[in-house]
Amino acid sequence: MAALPPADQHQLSRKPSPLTQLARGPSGAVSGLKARDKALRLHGTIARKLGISIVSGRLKPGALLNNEIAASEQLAVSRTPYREAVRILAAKGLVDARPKVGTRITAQSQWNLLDPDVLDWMFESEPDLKLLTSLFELRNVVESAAAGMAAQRRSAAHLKAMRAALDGMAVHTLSTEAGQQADLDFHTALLDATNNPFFISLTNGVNAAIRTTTIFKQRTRPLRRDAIPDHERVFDAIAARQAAKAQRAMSELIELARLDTPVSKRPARNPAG
Amino acid sequence: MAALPPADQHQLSRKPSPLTQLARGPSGAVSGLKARDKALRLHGTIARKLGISIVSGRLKPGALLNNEIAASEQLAVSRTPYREAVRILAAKGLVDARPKVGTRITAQSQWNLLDPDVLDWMFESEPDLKLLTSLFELRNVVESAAAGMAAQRRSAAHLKAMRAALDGMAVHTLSTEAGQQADLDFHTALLDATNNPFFISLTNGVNAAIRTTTIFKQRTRPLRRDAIPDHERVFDAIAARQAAKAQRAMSELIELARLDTPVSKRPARNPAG
DNA sequence: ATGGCAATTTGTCTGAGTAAATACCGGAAC
DNA sequence: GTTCCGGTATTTACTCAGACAAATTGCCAT
Repeated sequence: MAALPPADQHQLSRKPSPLTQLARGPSGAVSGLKARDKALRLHGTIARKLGISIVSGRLKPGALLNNEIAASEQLAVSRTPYREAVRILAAKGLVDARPKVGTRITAQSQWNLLDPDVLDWMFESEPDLKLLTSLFELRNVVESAAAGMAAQRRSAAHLKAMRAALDGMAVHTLSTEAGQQADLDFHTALLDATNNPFFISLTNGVNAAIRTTTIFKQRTRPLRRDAIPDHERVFDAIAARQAAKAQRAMSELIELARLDTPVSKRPARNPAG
Repeated sequence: MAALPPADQHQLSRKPSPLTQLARGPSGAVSGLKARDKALRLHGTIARKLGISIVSGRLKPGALLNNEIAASEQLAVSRTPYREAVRILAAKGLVDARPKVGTRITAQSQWNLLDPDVLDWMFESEPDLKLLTSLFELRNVVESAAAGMAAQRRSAAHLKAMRAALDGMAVHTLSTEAGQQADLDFHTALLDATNNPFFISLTNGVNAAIRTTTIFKQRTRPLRRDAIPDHERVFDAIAARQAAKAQRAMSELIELARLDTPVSKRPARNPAG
């Protein structure tokens, strides 16, 4: 009777051991690119697991999680790490825990969608096209403006860092990890030049998230287009302190990046049949 | 000896009681506007306390917190809520906890500056002018773009909601709580019209934070300028589906709001004389 | 240099007890 | 009879306490 929690069937086995095995993600092989790789503990693992269930829609807003005792023993962990996981989710606005009522999944409008972890979780389960489009839309607005600001405020040091990053991209190409890092360095240096910590904070998370999809992109098919010239145009405008031109160039760069991003294979979540 | 943590001298008294008294913020009188008023527990109280210390600069990036046992008994609480507080801070990127090394305050570039709680904490301790300017800069970029998008995508329902909010502003004026709420409703409806969840998530938090400073503004001096006409201009442009005009109008609105925002009393250190 | 060992710190477990918030129920007032 | 009020019961998250495990650093001996 009663609340009928969404009840992740999961639960693994009951034995006192199995928790560790699901723990540290794709440990052995694949990963190694994500800077966010710091060997999650139990609480982090659980938060991630629940977080993905929530942002992917498997657990719906308004629904109640099982109570602490039930939920934690379903996951075969003690209450301590489970509670800490809930704290993490609550800190990101995904759930709301209160005595007597339980832990409820909040409305999407409450979520901190720009939190790096939340973004990461969204892209974990093949985000639909609509969401990706929305994210690129934001990125276009913010980072174009950032380019304009950078053109006005950049120092010689900023310029030098961007030049170095561009050279790195040229040398390694975007299909290598080093090349991707150089690309990220370029954007970081640009953001740095805006001298606005909010822009930096915002774009950091967004770019990291998009980068993970870029990895998929590189795996599935080669880049249709060489990104270097677009970056060079942005650089030139910033070097020349031409704000409007820098803004336009960045906008084009991002639009092209969006077009090169693969459409999600699974737009929604239900059809499957 | 050894690491010499920054060691909040604080500690309150040692007795087993004092924790509750510092708990629920300015409970009695002043507050009552903030929707985020849900009676913090111990972990939330501690997270807030530490969070403010961090974002205000009293605890500096790179510094180590005391270890769990010492820190928790300094605060006169058990390890459980202290650990949960650290989890909250870690979820927002403010600290990084790892075995054997301790809990370290991360570099500012790692912080989720746009997290509503973090913003709230920043404005708790008289943010300096530079920060406020940066935040308005971001808001201008984002919300102007949002206005442009809204002009293209708004439905009749969106328009109706915005109209109602504007009427509410006119009736109650911005010096009342109802008027402030109507103002917020206007922006919320506009954001809703963009149909972009990221814009909504981002601006929600930012506006809420700025609103708290607006309260101060209203207390210290009357509005220098009537905000209604500015809002009307935005509304008209959106109603007419004129994106560029809506964007410009919103940009002006925000710029004027910025000018009406009081300069922090304590920008850095200098006297008022 | 390299390997293992020890120390420190966070992480996890257990079980008990507290506090908050809802739902329920009985009684009083209308 | 109905409605409203206040207390009580129950459910749930929250806090406490203390022990043990795991991880990582740095030292030390080889």
